[in-house]
Amino acid sequence: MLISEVSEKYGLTQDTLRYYERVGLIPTVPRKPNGIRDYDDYSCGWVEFIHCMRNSGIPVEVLVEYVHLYQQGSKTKEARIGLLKEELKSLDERIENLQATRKRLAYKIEHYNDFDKA
Amino acid sequence: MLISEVSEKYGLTQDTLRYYERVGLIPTVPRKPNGIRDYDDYSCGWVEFIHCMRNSGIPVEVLVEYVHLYQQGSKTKEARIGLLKEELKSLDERIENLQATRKRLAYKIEHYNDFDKA
DNA sequence: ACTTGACTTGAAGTTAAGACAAGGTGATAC
DNA sequence: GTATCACCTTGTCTTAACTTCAAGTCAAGT
Repeated sequence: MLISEVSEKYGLTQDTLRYYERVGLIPTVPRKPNGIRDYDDYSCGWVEFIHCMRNSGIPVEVLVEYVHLYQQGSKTKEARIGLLKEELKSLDERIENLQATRKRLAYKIEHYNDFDKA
Repeated sequence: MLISEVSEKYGLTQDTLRYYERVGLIPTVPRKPNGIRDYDDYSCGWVEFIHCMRNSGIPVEVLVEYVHLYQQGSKTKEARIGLLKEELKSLDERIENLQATRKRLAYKIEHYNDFDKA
């Protein structure tokens, strides 16, 4: 699969895909003899996963670390799970935070005439 | 109230408070005769509100616009409500997105042994 | 009088996460 | 056989949202 197709498929620009690979967010993508990227299912799986995680705001740095651990093999499994659990926790916090703000905002809209103030 | 106290109270650095005022995220804070900021309840209210909104990721630019409208007086009320509704909507979207990712992440952790793949 | 510490302003620096540009290669289209 | 693509790499630029810096003022303590 060409980079243009992967770009299309996941809604990431080609630049972003190359960037992800460069910084180690995605394991090296296989090349054709002439050096052109040829994404296989494995690479696409990574793209899809990373895309999702990035979308939810997990920092590049953290994901780079995850990929790095992954590449060390099965001995890092616990570390990887630990990392994911951390992120899950911080995701939960963010969700709660957003929900609180959401509530406040909805209330403010609802009662906008009552105050003239923040 | 001094900037140091406001900083303490809301957990924003003094620099951030000055920055917020400079870019118009908060209406101008009153000064003592010697030029030192003297936050009153009105200013504090804004700080608190803006802090909360920023925390939830609403862009500075949008909030600046809101404050700007606010300062035009009551004729902009509808516009302000509209703006808030927009943000509420985008907040909802983000929350849903995060919840989906949260679910995926939780599942991945739960079944980590089943895959060796993303 | 002098240092200390909190404050002021305006400008320049930082960081994360890409976006963009320049220059180059190789396969296909005419 | 040359023009045009789609791709490559390397390196610089951009944007948001602060943060830090430089240079100075002012009030209080010793």
